[in-house]
Amino acid sequence: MTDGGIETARRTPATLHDVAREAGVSLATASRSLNGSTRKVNEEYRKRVLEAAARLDYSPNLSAQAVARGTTTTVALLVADIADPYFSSIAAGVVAEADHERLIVTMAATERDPERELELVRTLRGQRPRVMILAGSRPTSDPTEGALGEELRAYERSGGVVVLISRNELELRTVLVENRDGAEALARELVGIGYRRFAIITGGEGLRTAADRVDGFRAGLAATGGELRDDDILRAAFTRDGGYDGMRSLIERGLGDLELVFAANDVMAVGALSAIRDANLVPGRDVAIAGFDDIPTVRDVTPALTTVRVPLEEIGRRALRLALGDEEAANEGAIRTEVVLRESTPGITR
Amino acid sequence: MTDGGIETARRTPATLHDVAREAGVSLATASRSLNGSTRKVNEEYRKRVLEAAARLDYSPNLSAQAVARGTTTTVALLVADIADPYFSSIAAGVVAEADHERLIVTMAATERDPERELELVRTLRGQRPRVMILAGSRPTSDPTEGALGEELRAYERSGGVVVLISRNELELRTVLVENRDGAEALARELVGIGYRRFAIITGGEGLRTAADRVDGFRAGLAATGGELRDDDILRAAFTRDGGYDGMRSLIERGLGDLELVFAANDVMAVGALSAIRDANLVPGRDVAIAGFDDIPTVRDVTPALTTVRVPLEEIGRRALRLALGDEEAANEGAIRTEVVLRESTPGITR
DNA sequence: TCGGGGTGAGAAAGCGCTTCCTCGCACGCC
DNA sequence: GGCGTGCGAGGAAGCGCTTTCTCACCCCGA
Repeated sequence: MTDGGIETARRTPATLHDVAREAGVSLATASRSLNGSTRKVNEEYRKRVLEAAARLDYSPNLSAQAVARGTTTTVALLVADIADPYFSSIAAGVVAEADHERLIVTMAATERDPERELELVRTLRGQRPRVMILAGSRPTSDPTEGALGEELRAYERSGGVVVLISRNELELRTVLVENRDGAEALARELVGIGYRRFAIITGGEGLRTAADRVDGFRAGLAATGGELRDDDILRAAFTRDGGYDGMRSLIERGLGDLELVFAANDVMAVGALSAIRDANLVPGRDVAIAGFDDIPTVRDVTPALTTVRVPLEEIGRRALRLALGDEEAANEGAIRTEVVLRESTPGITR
Repeated sequence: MTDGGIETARRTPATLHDVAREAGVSLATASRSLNGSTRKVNEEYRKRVLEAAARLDYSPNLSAQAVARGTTTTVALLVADIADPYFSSIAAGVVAEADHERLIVTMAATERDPERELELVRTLRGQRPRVMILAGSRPTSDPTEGALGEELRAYERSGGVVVLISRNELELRTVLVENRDGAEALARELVGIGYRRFAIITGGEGLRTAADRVDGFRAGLAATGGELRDDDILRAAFTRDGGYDGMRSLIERGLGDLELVFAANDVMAVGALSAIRDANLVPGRDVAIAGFDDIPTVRDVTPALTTVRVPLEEIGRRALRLALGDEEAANEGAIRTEVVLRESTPGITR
């Protein structure tokens, strides 16, 4: 009745039941043949089942499996903005590793809104994902602070594992990135090639990643005699336009003897570059600029951008491995970063 | 026994059963209270259930719902490369619209490999997604051609809906993009501002999108007297490095009187720009360059890139709306594109 | 010859939900 | 006052799977 006899006309996908009937075996045997059960099943039967499955174009219903097994093969990924190269690179890493582990990844965007993030975590929990990865640091002054932590802990209590990327405000597994050290090294190198007067454009209030980078940069300057006045730290949106705006206000109030602007990430740096050009100044000559992340495009802008390389895909991969309990991943320490000097900071000979 | 009496110690998430018991109502009533059933339920009961759910931190098991309802709230998205801005922008659109419809999106990357794509479609089918969106055109000369079509049709027969983005080789719902017209318009404008001698760098053999753009561009030239020799159409990988390599071989064999290079997408164009610079030539002056897509970065490169804008996020959104049977989306016709002239094609006065 | 043990197929219970169906109840009409 | 009707709560079946548990069967040793 259900399958009207003619296969090609069936309206609903073949079930395991169909396969079992087609193969002339029991449901149990069919199930055991198609997944890697520990139980042995007669070779002859197994073959019959496999053939029947192929004939019926059977594809196991993952939801049903999840219900029966009490566990899924899903990993949930939460990022601030999918179109941002920083996040899309991380996502690519997560997806690659997930694929390797035959896991499925579901993705959502918080749009940098803590409330939204909390709500998404709630919804995503309904999927009972094995792993939940949260990328993108959030304001330390966060209205939902406690709630998110509570939610995540509840999720872990029920058997899930959460991994945070570069945000250690909660006591959870975390992929740490050498943001601070990278920025400090950058500052040292920049002073080393002659720069003295700096300004910083950074993201909104209290973003962990941004704050670490700024701290590191200051520390590097402090150690080497670079100069950074307090009012030379500008806050703007953590986006290309934020960088543009930040740089513009810097220009509008007069560059003075300012020599180099450090933007807390590359997309901002790229925006800043355009702001400089739009003011008919020459980036690298009139004012140098440096970023952070080494997203793919920065080697193609002019001048090519000095930055701190962070292996974004690697972060994504590491996050998943960490979640899956990979020993190595757990012991490798923070993700290493590396200063990359390019033409946007040609250096100053004094 | 299962819940040991103390809520905070429970190891497994609360079930609907727990909620019902806690609220002192039947399973059926609990279910009806928590989802938008058509049936009425006593206000007093509903309130009790909602409270119980909150108290137990209940979150419905989506897999179980899917099994019971026979339908999921999932949309599957297949792209070639997540880190590529073209795809990540489209993905962002899909995710935004999905979120709006309270759907969950799962994402996978084909890495431009038809075999992989086929396999992914097979796996993803197990999820019984409501919608499957495939982005990224594929070789027309494709070993798995028939198989993929077969698989997708089978999926549709079982109630799913698939939407292709800019690849009309299969008889399936498609988001069409004015690739051809856009490229033609671009060619006309470029001839209009004085260019005569052109070359094209395009993606690998038979990519639909690439082919359409090339065709359109040729048509535009043909109509206006622009000149394009057959051996001035170069094939390379559809990536930044492909663009770089393509441009380099163009340079190595001698630019001659070549005036403008059209790259079939922006990432290639950006690569080409760098190749030009690396050869100590000045893009825009020594040779002009134009791309296609208007990805975010191209306004920040120097010279800013002339391109054809295609609203990438809109494509993603449209794809999902189309899948969901949105009348409007179905009748709107191809996605409009728009020529954007920038400094990389300053024009030639003759 | 008979019993014990090992093997593996199949019946059936169960996973967390939805939804059909039954049935008690209150109400209104003649 | 009796009965039909509508309403809505709850029992129970069922979704597509997995995994116990039962049990038939075969081989072997005493």
